[in-house]
Amino acid sequence: MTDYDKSKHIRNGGPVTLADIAKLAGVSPVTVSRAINTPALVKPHTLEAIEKVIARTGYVPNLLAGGLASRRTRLIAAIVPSVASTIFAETIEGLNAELVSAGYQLLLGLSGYDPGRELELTRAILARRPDGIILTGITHMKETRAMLTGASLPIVEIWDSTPSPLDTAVGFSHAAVGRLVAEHLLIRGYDRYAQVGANDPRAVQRRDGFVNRLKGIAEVELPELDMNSPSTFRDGRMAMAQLLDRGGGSLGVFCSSDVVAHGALAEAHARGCNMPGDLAIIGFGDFDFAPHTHPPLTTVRIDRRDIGTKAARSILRKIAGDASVEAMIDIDFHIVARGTA
Amino acid sequence: MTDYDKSKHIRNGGPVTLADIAKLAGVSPVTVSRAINTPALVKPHTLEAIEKVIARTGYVPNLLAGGLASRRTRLIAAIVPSVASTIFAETIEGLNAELVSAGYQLLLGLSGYDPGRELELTRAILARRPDGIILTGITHMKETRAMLTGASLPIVEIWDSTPSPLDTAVGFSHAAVGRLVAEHLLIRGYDRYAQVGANDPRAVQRRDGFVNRLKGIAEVELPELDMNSPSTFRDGRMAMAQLLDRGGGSLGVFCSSDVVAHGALAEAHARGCNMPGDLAIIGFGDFDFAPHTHPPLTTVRIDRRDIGTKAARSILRKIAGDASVEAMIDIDFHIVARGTA
DNA sequence: AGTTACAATGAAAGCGCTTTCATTTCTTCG
DNA sequence: CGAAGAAATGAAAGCGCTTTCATTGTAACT
Repeated sequence: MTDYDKSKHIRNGGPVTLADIAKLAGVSPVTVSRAINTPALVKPHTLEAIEKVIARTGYVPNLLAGGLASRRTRLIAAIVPSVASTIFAETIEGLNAELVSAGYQLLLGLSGYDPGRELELTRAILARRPDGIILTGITHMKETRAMLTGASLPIVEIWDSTPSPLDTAVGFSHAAVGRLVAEHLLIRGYDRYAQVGANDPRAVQRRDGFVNRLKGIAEVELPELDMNSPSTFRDGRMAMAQLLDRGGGSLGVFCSSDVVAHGALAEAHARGCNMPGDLAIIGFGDFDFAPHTHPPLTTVRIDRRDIGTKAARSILRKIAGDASVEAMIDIDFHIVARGTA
Repeated sequence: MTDYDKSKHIRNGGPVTLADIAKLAGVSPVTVSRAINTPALVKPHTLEAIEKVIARTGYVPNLLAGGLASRRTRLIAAIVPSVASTIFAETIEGLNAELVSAGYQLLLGLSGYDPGRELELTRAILARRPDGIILTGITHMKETRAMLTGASLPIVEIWDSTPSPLDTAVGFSHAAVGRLVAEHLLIRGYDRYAQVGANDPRAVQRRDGFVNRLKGIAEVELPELDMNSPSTFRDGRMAMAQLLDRGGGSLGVFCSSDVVAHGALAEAHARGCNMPGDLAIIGFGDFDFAPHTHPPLTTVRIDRRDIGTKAARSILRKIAGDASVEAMIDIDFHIVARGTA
């Protein structure tokens, strides 16, 4: 029978405790603690002896105990909607890389675009006493906000822009993205305009920015899609079919992501549309395949990894007590004009 | 100045401790503990009073303290190579969903396909005393294995198959995948065969299975790609260009992932290749775009999410003390024949 | 040699919970 | 109505560390 005995002598991380190491090395526990955390404070000779014992016994410190005593867990939590949609994956990678190199660990929560789940996650996460927390977006339930501010830890909100973040925000204005795309399409001028994509808060903001910029100039068509965020290749393809079936004049389409745009592109390509003359498609995200589609996809480029990196740096600075971290850290975006618009 | 005071009265999760709740509710700390963890053991009247105080104070239990005392952290760690390559993202989502619904939390580590990093991560993770750990793949440094077995906790290795897992494995044989693909291509029969893709351990196994099955029948061409795992759309496109430039007869290509295959497909399509007559492409993963490419991509389907779900279930059973968990849990795969092979 | 300063170590308390084990309070039934 | 058993609660110890604060050892200077 498999044995995961948690009793006196066989425990997680080995049976060894800091006290054991101390005894074996002939020093007091404090000295071992110092040897591990602030080796500069212990005499080289003693240090060496302790390290030898640690290596020999395979001792792995218990960070639960350490965190409890020191009130520092070296844990940073991040809540993102999903990890399966490429959009956040790179942010997480950036975040993680930066945190790991600073000796922190990432505790990931997946909210599935659900504010209720975000609240539950926040509670569960706070119970682990992270040194900081990163949230996606700026809209949270009031209970979440209350819990967060009550916890008085560094908070970074990512992937959106706001004049009044909970603490600090790293992101950009999605409405501005929508406006920019509208203007890009307006330069050439199309008979019809459409937007297709997800209905998460940020995609909606991009859509609204797009629609508003076009207000008084053109009605924006919004094909019905029975879907939740994030949208897929398939959604894009279906939506484009719908739009093209309606017929009538040249068409400029803004897709909520490159994946959706790619699907739209596939449909357009299959029908032999003339791009970008009669049909323009603009995506969002500049995914790795964007330059290689046929024709290459015009899209909005935003450095997703950089969001993670900057968020990590901000939170680390806050933890270090640096009060000079800006409330809003802006991330650049711009249109990469390729073959589809 | 922002104030993340960790002093006596303003701490993470609020200043409140279990002892405070006890005092306010007029009971002893144990009773509060029971009210939270085993409410059935406390009288409804008392329970209600305690819950009221908890709600009023916004008390968030300290799981560090709880974990230290109970030796159960309700934390499951998972180490995956990356989260940016779609391949593992869905496994993580499956894992997470299952764990969350059982009251556990996922601690994610990203190894970047680097065994050394995996070792470091393992150490860091074990220091948090998770109740179980999930690793990607079956090849680990011997130090990692030693540390893991020494920690005596449930272990699940995912995404590969082996007769001798560290504890339990959930996955499939990549060599078998390679063989299956070879056989699929052999039925139609091509003049040339090639494999293009990543060089991570599992992609290599798939390649080897493919090559071995073709041994004595055909030499398998392996275009040079200056890249690391995971490969991209771009890699696929370049590799296909290389292969096509060499000219000479019909060609059957096995790509290490659908993303690579998609790139290869784009190049083939651009050149107006006749598929699957003169050119066959088989991907791996059955990503969401696969049915929608042009022509639709033939690929190997494997339920990535299911790997996560099954891994979670296995580890939860192990934690619950169930010794009957199989050592090897096989995951199905099969070829989805669409338009490219 | 005698102070002073600093470097190196240690003793004790405590972080916020859970775990026994003991005690009290309630039921139930002869 | 009182004994016996069950239900509800509590007291005390301890999980494995870090944090003061105190002590000792070692240089450095006059």
